[in-house]
Amino acid sequence: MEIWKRYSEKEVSHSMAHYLQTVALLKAEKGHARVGDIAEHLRVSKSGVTSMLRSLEKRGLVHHERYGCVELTQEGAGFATRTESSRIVLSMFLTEILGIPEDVATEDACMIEHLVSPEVAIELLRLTTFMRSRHPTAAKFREAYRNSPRSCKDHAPGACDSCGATCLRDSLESPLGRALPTL
Amino acid sequence: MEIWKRYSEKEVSHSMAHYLQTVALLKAEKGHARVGDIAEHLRVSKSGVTSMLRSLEKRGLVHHERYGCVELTQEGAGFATRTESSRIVLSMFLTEILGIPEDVATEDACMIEHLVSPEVAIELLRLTTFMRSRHPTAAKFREAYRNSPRSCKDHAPGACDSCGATCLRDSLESPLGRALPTL
DNA sequence: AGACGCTGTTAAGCTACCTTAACAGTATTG
DNA sequence: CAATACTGTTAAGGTAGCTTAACAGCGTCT
Repeated sequence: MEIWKRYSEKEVSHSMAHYLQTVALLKAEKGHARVGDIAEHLRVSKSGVTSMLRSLEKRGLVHHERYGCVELTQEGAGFATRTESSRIVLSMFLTEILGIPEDVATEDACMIEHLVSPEVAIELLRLTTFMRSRHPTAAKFREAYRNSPRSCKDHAPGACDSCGATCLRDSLESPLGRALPTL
Repeated sequence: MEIWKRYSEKEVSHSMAHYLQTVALLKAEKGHARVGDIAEHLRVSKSGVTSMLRSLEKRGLVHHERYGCVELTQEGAGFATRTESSRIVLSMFLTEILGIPEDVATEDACMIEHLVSPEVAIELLRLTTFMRSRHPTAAKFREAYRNSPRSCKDHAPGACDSCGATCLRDSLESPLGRALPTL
């Protein structure tokens, strides 16, 4: 299967990930998760919740009996936890290491939390932890990195370690973009 | 609007991003992009291409006349370029900085390329470029980072700079997960 | 010109995820 | 032990993005 098509084959979709996290949250906060609470928390209709719960039940991620409370299965709880941890790690990395404004970081983390592999999240956590640490090398690096150039001054091909024939930064910035060289 | 719902409000969806990139690629490679070529490249049916082109046309991202070739509008080309640049940056970062295996990195980059904000991609590029550079501080950092601990030895709350009551790494690794403390 | 073969479009149908409107089940309260 | 109020489900409908099957347009070759 083409890689790009695996998107729709993900174990859980963006919506599902948020339903699972909501159930976990409500369970932790009020001891139980009910359809109405989920609907209110996610700002969707109760009928939407009912039908999503059917899907999640079919996938074995929750238990839900008509008019009853919703329970996460072990697998469902695992997804909820991993997704939430991913988001925390991503947020931390984006704000504290990359210096992205909090609102952008929060939104980006929310968009991709369910899509990054656990190994990526784990390594991101390791990098973040090390970079924030009191380790002297880390401190020096932070200082040097803070002062590293924010713009590519020399657009000559080969001038930049990371760019090929086209300056990546330019193509990321330009609102209308230019053709990229074939990679 | 709740943040999580912005997912479906994104300017371009995952599919759209790949259609746009495909058109750009074909145009660059063969001088023109036709329905059949797009279908073959993306491994979807031609009728699927036709209907997606209708959507893209409606959004002003391509021009397409019945039985004709497909052209990107300036805006469409911009999306194609930015998405592709994002993927390149993400791939580079994941493989070279985080040391993620190439297949995982490629897949992850493909999943999130259209979801990361330009500012995130730009900062990621800056970090990657600096970390790979010959700058002596960067070299020292790479060395120290390589040797930084891969596992959390001490799970006591507060023992880790990054974790709260629960070890993030553990919850990312555990196949079934545990409840996370409320954030 | 006309028949064949390729390319592209339409039609119908499927899944996912949402909506509103109407209905059913549960719980509270007089 | 009802009437009421709340909670939850079903039904029907919409968009996105795919599928297959049937059909239409184009181009080439004799």
